[in-house]
Amino acid sequence: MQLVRPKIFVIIKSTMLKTKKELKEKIVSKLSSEFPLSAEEVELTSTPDQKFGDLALSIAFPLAKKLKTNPRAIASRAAELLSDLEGVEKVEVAGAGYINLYLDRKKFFSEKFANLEKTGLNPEEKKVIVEHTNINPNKAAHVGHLRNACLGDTLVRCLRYKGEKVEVQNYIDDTGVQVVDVVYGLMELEKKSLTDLDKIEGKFDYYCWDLYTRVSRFLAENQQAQAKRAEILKRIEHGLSPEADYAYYVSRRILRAHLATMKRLNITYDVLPCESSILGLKFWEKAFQMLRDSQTIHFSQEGESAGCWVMKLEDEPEREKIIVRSDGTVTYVGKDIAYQLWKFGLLGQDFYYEPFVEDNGRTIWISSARPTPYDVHFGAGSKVYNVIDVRQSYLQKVVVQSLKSLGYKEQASRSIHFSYEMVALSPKSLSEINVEISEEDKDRTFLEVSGRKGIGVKADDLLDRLEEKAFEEVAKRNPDLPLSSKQQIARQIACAAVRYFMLKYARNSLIVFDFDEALNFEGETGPYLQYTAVRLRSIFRKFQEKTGISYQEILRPELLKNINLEKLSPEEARDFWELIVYASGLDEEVLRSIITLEFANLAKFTFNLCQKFNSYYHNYQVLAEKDEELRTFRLMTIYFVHEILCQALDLMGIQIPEKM
RNA sequence: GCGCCCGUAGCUCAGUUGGAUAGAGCGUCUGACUACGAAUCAGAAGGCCGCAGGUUCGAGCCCUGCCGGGCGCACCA
Repeated sequence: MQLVRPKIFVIIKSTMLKTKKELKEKIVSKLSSEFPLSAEEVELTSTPDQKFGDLALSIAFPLAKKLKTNPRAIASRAAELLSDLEGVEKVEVAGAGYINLYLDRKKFFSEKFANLEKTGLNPEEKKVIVEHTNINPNKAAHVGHLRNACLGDTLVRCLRYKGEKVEVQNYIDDTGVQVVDVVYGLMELEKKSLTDLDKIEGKFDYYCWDLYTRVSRFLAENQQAQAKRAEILKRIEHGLSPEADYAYYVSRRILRAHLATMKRLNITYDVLPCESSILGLKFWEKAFQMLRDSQTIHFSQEGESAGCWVMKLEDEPEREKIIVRSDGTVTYVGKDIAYQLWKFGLLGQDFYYEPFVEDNGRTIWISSARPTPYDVHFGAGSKVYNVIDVRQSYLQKVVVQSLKSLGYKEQASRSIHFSYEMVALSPKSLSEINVEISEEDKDRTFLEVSGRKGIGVKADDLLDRLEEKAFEEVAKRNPDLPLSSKQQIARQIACAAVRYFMLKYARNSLIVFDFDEALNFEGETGPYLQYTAVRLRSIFRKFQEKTGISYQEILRPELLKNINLEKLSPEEARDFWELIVYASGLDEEVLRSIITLEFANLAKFTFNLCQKFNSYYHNYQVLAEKDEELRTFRLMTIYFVHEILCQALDLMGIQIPEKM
């Protein structure tokens, strides 16, 4: 049975944010006559415990400092003034001077249920661009890339939830040195023709993973080979055959593999801008003129950088960043500046585009340097997020500074480097993937992922292992399910496990990857969240099976007018209320996650919600409840949680299996 | 050398602009399934929040110094 959501509930959003906003306005108007305070100073926080009420006001402390009296006295007077706040049942002074508010529960709950208005979140931008994934198309994706893509995709989902128009870009460096190395390997080491490449069966990204490490080692050991490699690079950059054809073949075939890997995680893109297009359409030449004319960069006459075009750095006046080399070629940062200008629509030109893959009726477009018949346009965002790991902070700073220096102050401030720490590997996980550790690395507690050295857990390998394990667990519990269902569920579980794992750590926290932790399905994991939702849903399924009544009929908003909270035992009233108040915090949590770019907040919120629900689930029977009024009330309570949980999981790209 | 980041329970990590009793998960130990699904729940043990000063009504959080670890600072990307 498919769980169909009644229409009226689809638009429910948790609106604690809205409640707080409204309360805050009233509080300011009631207090400002007697106390010197501004709206910014008034903040409603949650209390450490339900027994202290629902919301706390700590304005007495700053006021006491300002007025040189004691906070408790101020709090008492303020509480008097607030005694008749609408929607608030009780106001109390506690501790050293906290003002605690107790919400009118019935009003709050019925409002949240019946409120058809929009969420407290509103879009602020014309168009937001999020760039993430950006894997060099010369080898398979690994766990480090997964962190990037999971963070980026969650940001995208949260921004869209907020109402923003979002464009997802995945930049493809199809002419860079990494692709060159693989081309070098295919042409020089393996002497393969272009038609030979088609004969390479199986996972081409895995094939190139091994080849890339072989080439890297070969080039390190054979310095004389560098000249040939440099020549290949130049020919690829200028689009000359046959090298450019090899690069095209390799990058496109591996790109398709990457997209397939990301699809396993419900991650997709709108457009794939390629470096080859940036070169072909001479974006850099345009950017160069702008940088030169605005004197953002200048030609260096002396010193180590003589003959180069360099940029002065704001906070390090003694150091200069080279943008154009003395041989006239542009550095990586230079191309990145051009790309960033295009993202903001400041370059005055666009790429051409053509469809690359069709995915469920959605097209992923790829850039082209040559005219195409398609009238589509990308870029020109008002805000840009670049999801790139923390090691590139310095370069991202250079990019932002160049915008500033060009006079685009507004864009510079809306150019956000979404940085996060890298994923490293524990010695234990290294031995699991059969990587031998060099002598110098022996004593380290973790090892950085390195495509060049071939040190890394491949994304597809991890997903395969997760699916395998999930399949076993599903088969154990649901032996009668058809094979295809079991496989489908296993895929959903594997995806949830990876996505939650990548989200649960703060972005500043280095993840030392460990298979045991990543493969865990219990405790604070994605599958735990799914399991909670599955249990929740099965109550509704069973309800319909048992009674023959659609639960939509039971969950009519009108009923809320007549609910009688007095009927609940003190324990149940407490547990019910805790669940509702907590669930109502989703909007606020999403907003906070977007502002701080800390999606571990959202992950933790969802996990805590599940814990609270599971505890409730354990304590209160729904279907077996004889009292019909009480049963309906509990159904409404868990339905509310269900809605919030579905939204939260969707924001993290986690699907809910029918069974698991 | 300069810059950025991190030291919180045995392990992995949370800790809202400084605020009420420092919290989770894993692991360990003890309980709970003839079931609204035990991938769960309830409980126990486990902390000079790296060290030393300072700021104040109040510091895991802010400032200074020190110790220990990581990452940047390319005419690589």
